[in-house]
Amino acid sequence: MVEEILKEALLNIFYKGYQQEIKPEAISFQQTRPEFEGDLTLVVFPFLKLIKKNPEVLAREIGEALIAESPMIQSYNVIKGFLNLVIHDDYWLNWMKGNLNKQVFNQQILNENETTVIEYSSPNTNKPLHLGHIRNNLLGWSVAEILRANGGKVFKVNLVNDRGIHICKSMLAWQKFAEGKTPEIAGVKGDKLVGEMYVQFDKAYKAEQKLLVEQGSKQDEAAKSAPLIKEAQQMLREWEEGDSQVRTLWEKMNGWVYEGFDVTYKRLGIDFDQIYYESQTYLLGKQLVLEGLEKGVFFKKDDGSIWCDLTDEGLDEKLLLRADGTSVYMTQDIGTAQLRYDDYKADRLIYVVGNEQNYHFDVLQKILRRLGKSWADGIEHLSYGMVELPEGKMKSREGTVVDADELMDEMVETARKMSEELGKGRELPASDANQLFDNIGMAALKYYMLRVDPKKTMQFNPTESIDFNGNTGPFVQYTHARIKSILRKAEASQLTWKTSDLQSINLMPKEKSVLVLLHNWSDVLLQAAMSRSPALIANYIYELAKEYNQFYQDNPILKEADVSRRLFRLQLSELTASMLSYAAQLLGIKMPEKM
RNA sequence: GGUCUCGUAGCUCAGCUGGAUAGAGCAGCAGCCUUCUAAGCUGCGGGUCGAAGGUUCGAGUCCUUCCGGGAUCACCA
Repeated sequence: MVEEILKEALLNIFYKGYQQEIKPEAISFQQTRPEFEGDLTLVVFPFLKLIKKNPEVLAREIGEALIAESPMIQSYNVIKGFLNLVIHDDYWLNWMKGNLNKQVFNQQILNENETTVIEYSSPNTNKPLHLGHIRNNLLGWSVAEILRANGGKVFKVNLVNDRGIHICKSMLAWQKFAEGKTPEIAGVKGDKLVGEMYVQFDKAYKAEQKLLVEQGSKQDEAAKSAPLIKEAQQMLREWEEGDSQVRTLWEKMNGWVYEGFDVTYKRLGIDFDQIYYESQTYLLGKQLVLEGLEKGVFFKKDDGSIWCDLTDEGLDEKLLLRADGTSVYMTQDIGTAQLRYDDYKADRLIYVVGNEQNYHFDVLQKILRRLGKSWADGIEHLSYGMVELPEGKMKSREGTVVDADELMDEMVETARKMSEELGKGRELPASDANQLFDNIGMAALKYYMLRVDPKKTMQFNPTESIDFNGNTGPFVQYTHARIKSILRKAEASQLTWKTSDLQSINLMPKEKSVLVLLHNWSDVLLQAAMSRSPALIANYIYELAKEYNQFYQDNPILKEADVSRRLFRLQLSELTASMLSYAAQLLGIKMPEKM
């Protein structure tokens, strides 16, 4: 990397020329702004405190010294306190030589021996996946891929919330209203059917409450005493006791849901190395809480409920076990964390969970520390922002929840329509065309969701937001397809460019900017891993595609008369295509050969 | 009320640990296909970076206060 080499040279210069020992991290380069000549810029202001000189004079001295010290510097210029360095073309060309014909551009820099477990998705079994889950799933999957590309072991896990009162509600409604309906009979996905049952329960429950209120009950009393909720609570108790009939129904309906989820996950292109179920972890959580109570880390209230007092850390008291001994969300999360650590002995446990749960994870980590779990320091909440619609948050009551399956269908359908309007894909056989439309629609969706900084709340407009032009997934795909088209033609006309025999040429501005971007990839990958941000990758591939398109626009490749320049341009094109393909794949986006 | 967050062009978003005159896309307008895929490229217009102070040679970026959104503080998950 240029920067490392130059840093080294600078440290030498400061030491020899000015008797100053500078810390390497004090030196930072930035890209030279396009209006000035140069590739990298060193800002000299920070050094003026140590070396009392006029900034321009110092900048010139450093520039001269760098030229003497490092052959890769071709020239320099100084504007105010900014030292702009022009890197020799040979440096970029040499870098290219070393990276030709690559399909993989990963690096093994970041914590090679570190094991990371990353949890994402975390669905409830009473509701189908929606837009919010899409962001979660894509983010988690992509961050895992990015971490893998930087080296280190990464395991993807899912935690299914498969127990609790909400599942009992769906079960009860199925018993009462479904008349034996199954996904096969109804012809719907299992998760959708169970979701419908949940809604039906809610309707019937509300009706009961209304009736009770009309008969003179107060609203809150009605909510507690309605027969349906009583039945659901009874069912939950039976579940906890292991009642075989309840368990059988529970297993059957959850099975339907999992089949449905699998379809959605597969379509989204995400996967897991392991799936945890809350029903398998909450007992361990309970046990840990009781151990904590014995150790005096927690305390018991008069009613028998167990709490953790976090007031001395600026937080509140947190309930860990109800008075009746049943567990809450926190209980099972303690168990899940322990189980996960035992399974993987991971250095880092990343939870991809919405920022509405910041408090929860803060508390979880503190509680685990109090339990003496040193690995709690490795817990990291990848807290992402909510997805909002133009009219605000999604609300199931108002029917504004955007269903994941439907959204994917719409995206692909839009891709088909757009392609047909543009007259694309006609020459393809129907099955290939369908695959292409699917590919494009999913790319549009994934890029749209991932290009935004994960931490930020993002807006999604179902009718207008998804575009196929400009800063979008299909734009990048299109760039790739165009390059591939050229390479096919080059191949057909017997041109060979897959050689490391690269002539020294003078780079033209657009050739150089594409090449420099390619060179900068490893920085981007590292940065994306450290900040857990696929958005950086998304922005990078867009930047690269745009830059390449500009180059492509007014520079002939196949028709370039100069043979060594033509060779270089073919190589540059090939490398760009490989890079786009590799980087996009970290976002779950596939690059088509044609479109 | 306590804690945490966010506020950049009409809209959606970039802006690496503070660096030069704050950038893209969409939308609008005007151009470019007898030449490698026009899902492309070029140009134009569009900003008090929520406001005011402060730190600094230098602030969209750091600190304080205020204004305006959001989240959270459940025997929900």
